[in-house]
Amino acid sequence: MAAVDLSTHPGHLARRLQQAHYLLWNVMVSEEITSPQFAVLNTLVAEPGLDQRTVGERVGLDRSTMSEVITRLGRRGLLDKVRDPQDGRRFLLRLTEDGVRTHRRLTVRTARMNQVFLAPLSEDEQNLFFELIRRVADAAEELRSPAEPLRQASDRLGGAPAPDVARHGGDPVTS
Amino acid sequence: MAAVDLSTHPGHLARRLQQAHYLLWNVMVSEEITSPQFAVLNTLVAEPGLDQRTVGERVGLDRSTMSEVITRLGRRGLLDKVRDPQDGRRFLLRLTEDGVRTHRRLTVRTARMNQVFLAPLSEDEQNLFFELIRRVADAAEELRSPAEPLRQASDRLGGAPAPDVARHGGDPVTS
DNA sequence: AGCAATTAATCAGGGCACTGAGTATTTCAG
DNA sequence: CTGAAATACTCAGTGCCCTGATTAATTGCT
Repeated sequence: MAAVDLSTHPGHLARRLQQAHYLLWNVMVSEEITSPQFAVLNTLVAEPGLDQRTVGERVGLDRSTMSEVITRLGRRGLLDKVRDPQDGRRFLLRLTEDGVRTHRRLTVRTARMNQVFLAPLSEDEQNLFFELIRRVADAAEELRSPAEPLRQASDRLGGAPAPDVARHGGDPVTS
Repeated sequence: MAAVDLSTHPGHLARRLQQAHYLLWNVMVSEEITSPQFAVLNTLVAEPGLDQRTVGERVGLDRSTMSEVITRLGRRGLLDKVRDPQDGRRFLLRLTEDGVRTHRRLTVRTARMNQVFLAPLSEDEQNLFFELIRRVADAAEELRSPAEPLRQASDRLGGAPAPDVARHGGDPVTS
């Protein structure tokens, strides 16, 4: 009893949406290059010579994942990674010829895929779809790295949750 | 040049939305139990004794992931897994006392989290948000497992993509 | 009854995503 | 100028997510 309707849970919907996208991407765009990898290529087409951290910031990939993705793209010969002579901590990234070519080809396919993916929505609904998701994602992002880092996120959100695997014995239900 | 605006790419938005959700979940709901794990608990509260495959179908987890998730939940003592006496291929799943308690506790926290997560949208917008995502996800799901499995997905979608890591030399850009 | 096809679950392998720890380099304070 | 703090990146560990292959059990066909 007391089960919940997951179709009103944004997290569950977000996961399902991403799964659906993943599948369609594999069929219609590429089985080799993933969507996050394409995002990295796309950023470096616009701004060659960025360092890893900045690219990660642009596309929403954390430092660790970024590191892996860069390794994979480098292994495929799609980008070069050279140490910044000005700052030996950074690696500067730049697409190879193949990287640029691959980006161009995938851009076309991605556009086709997006059309199929969004086909169930009218043009107006598509714009609404973008806007609503963007607003929710941006707001949550805000919670994490506030413009004025005065209080911690946990302050605003009511503190970290207590451990939730019930210890046998005590631990009366909270609500 | 020719870089694309990712903020109109549903896949990119879906990924960012899920990341945002992941973060908030960790802060506001649980660091131990993940959102997919909660989905499994929730399904088993409603329908105890289901087998793995069916639960996976209900919550949108494939067989492999399901297997892992069940192992983790079992390790935590939140569910029991017994062979179906009627059909020795199946494992029947059932929450333990702790499993039920944990589900109840997380239900409350999840509701709070969803409120915070969706706070940037008005009530009407929230419903629209659900509906639009659901329609897109359902439609994509349809493409994968059509009601009448007469044609393959690749027929309807224009065929699998050619390999896309450019071989040096040939391979003129498609468009 | 007996064997092929189907089905449930697992395993191997690749990729995304996060945290926390560790290394190298740069910056900054005294 | 020197040592502490900050920064860029990597690594280890956990979990989700998918595909293709494998194993065990059942079903169905002849």
